[in-house]
Amino acid sequence: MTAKISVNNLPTKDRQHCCNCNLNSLCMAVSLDTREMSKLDEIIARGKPLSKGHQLTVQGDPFKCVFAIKTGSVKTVTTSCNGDAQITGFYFPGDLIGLNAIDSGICQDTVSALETTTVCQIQFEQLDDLSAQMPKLRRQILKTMSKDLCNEQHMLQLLANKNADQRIATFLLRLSNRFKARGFSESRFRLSMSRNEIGNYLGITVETVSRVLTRLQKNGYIKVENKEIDLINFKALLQLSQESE
Amino acid sequence: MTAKISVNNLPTKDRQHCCNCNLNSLCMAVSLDTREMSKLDEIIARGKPLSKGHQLTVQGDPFKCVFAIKTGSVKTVTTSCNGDAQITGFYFPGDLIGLNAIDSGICQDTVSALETTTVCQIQFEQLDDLSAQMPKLRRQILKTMSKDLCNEQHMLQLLANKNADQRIATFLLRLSNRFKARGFSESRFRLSMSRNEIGNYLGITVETVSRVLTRLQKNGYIKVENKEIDLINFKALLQLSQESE
DNA sequence: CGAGTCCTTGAAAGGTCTCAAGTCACGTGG
DNA sequence: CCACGTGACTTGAGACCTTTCAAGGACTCG
Repeated sequence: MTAKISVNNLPTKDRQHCCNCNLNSLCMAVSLDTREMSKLDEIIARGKPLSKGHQLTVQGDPFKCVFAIKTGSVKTVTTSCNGDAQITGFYFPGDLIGLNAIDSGICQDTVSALETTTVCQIQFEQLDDLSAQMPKLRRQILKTMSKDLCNEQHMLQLLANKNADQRIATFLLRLSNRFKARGFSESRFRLSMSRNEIGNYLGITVETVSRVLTRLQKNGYIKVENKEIDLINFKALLQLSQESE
Repeated sequence: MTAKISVNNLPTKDRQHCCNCNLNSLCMAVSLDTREMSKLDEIIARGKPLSKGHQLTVQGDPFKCVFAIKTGSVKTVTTSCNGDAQITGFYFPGDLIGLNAIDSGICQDTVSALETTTVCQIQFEQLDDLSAQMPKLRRQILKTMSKDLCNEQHMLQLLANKNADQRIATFLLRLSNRFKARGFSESRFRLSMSRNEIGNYLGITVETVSRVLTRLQKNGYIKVENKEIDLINFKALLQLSQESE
């Protein structure tokens, strides 16, 4: 996990505030002015780093907080009554999670760290109160949820229509875009999730994930080295991901 | 399309207001007091009925309004750049649609009436302004979006894990629950969507939809008569829908 | 009442899954 | 620092489910 985020070079104390966080353009703080940002800052708690495999929330817990990922990555897992566990998302720095619990008041998924991860924690009630006074913050929360809805609709489209190759190509390109937006390399990155987790997320088996990665590598579209992925032929990947059935 | 909604018996004028609408317990107005409801009422426009096949919004249009379904039903269709059309949802009286456009400011899907449909139309900007003054309304909007997120996560689970029989069983039970919540029969209802639309929504082909319906009927779980569906053995359907792979 | 669409049913093809075995990477403890 | 063990990953072969292609029949709407 290459830590290119420049804020990591700041003294510890300064790092702890939104106004110094270089994720504030991705995060909820986007579009807030300095004073607003510091008001938001007051209701944010920063915890100790979460190590790999540890859980931020457990499905069924009462809903109190939303979380913004600062460094690292997490997965959200929903377990249905029959015991099937489904990964519903992977989240990276700047992403906000927990908003799907507002309706029921109960955490809808178990959030686990895929690697060492730090988060900002925000009491939802306080955030909601603050949003009454700050239209831009209110709008930002709505935008976040709206974007989440769109992302899930893209996943529906993927799961309903695409074959295994297209799913993997789409998955890799989407990761690439998200890393790019965070200032990381768009062509070379490390998968913090296992093949099993990728397969679960994409609705295919581990074996199929492995076979497809091998196939894409043989085609010269990508280079795979364990968890390290190089995207070599973006155009081909894009074409593959968009192909009609 | 049995119109059992008692409000239809009221004089036309009275029907046009949230306070008289018997959907207000399902819709955004839930939890608002009389004065709040009338303020909400002021920013709502009611249009002429939309006949089958006609479109409420077109994907790509600028986002201005959200809509609450009053009577009838609609589908939301997202067309990807390669031309594949994916149905992302079916909506019934009391449902609110359009919130997924907040982030981009562009309508994310084409909304088409599955039958004659009436809607309430709300300018989003006005709704947002009103929500600043009315915490309960603000919370209700968030709840709606949160519930939408959860619904889509259930769909992800369905598409990633379930076979055709389980998908259809789950689909029918979910419809049943939604009709029940609206005061309609939970065991007998009319599908306003075609087999093709069901298949598209569930990620299977028309032929498979048809075969599964026939199979469920042969098992005595349901009775199919064209668009009319009777759920006969709820227990078996529930068990089927929850089976692990 | 006729045209067109929707729905159903059958048979063959194809893609993914399952099961199985072997390889590889990584963390632990000696 | 190396050996070892465990879990993750890869690869193969056969089975199974859904799709595809095709055709007939039913329903709907002008």
